[in-house]
Amino acid sequence: MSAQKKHFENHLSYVLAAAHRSISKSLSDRLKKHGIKIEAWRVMECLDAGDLLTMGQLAEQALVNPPTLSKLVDRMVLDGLVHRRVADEDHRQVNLLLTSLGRMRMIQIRKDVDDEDLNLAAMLDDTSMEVLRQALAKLC
Amino acid sequence: MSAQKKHFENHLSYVLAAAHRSISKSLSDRLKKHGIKIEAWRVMECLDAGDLLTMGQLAEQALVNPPTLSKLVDRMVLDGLVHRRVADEDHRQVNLLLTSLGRMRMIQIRKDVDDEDLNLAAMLDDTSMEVLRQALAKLC
DNA sequence: TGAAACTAGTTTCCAAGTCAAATAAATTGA
DNA sequence: TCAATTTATTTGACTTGGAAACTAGTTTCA
Repeated sequence: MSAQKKHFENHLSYVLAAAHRSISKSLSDRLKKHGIKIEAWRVMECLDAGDLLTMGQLAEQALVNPPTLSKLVDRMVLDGLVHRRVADEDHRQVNLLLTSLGRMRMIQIRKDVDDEDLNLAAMLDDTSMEVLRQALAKLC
Repeated sequence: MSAQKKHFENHLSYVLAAAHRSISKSLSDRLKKHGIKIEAWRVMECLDAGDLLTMGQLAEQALVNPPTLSKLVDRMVLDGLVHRRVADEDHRQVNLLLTSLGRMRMIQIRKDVDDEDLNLAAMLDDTSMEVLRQALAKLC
């Protein structure tokens, strides 16, 4: 028998990539009916959280690189979900704002994301879920 | 104070995406000096594990979509790391094989990946690491 | 002051990824 | 037996994402 154990299966980076792939596939499938990407939803949630955010802060929180965010925001502006405003204090900065349409859409989408998350939670017991959350947070 | 808690920070999909982003960034930075991507390394490890694999099996194990794998393999063939062979039993299938250059390069790269993984492991205690691994595996 | 250095955001350009269709081999069953 | 169907992989058109260059506004400090 020639098969040896795959070396990489022990690596955290591998199991993490596998879980991320599987989970973000099922989530993005679910968001397809809203015609939106996970990243766009995260942008909207960030904006809704209350603070006035610059593109840079938003890129960091929504987990996208600045050029990608710029292009994503172009599309979102076109769709009427958000709008740009040059910041008062520093005119290099741009603040992004959620439109009321954007807020409405976000709330609808949120239902599906919450639901998807419940499915995931059901796959684990509460304590491993908590350990998982904490461990992932530490790794960032 | 206008700031409310960001809604998505509680979502598993978010913490998972954040951890994945951070970890795969540091790993791919480290692999830059080898001029290789994480996926290509995973392909080589799969091949080295011993079984004769088809493109389909490989795509699944290395966590890439079939068309992406096809193109990645084109480049790897060009670089002399692997070669294709039509499968004996079923001529639709293609078996991918590691060249000796590929095997050599893989072993060098593996050192860096192992090292990176040790860094990660150092951020967590052994039990949370084990819970993390098991939980991630369950989620796939 | 004001030139040099720095920073935020966008744009450009190219490599890489995706979806759907094409190709080619195997299997089914009338 | 061989046409129809199914399966494995690749291809091609199109889209996306990232590095580096660019633009414009701010800060520094001589």
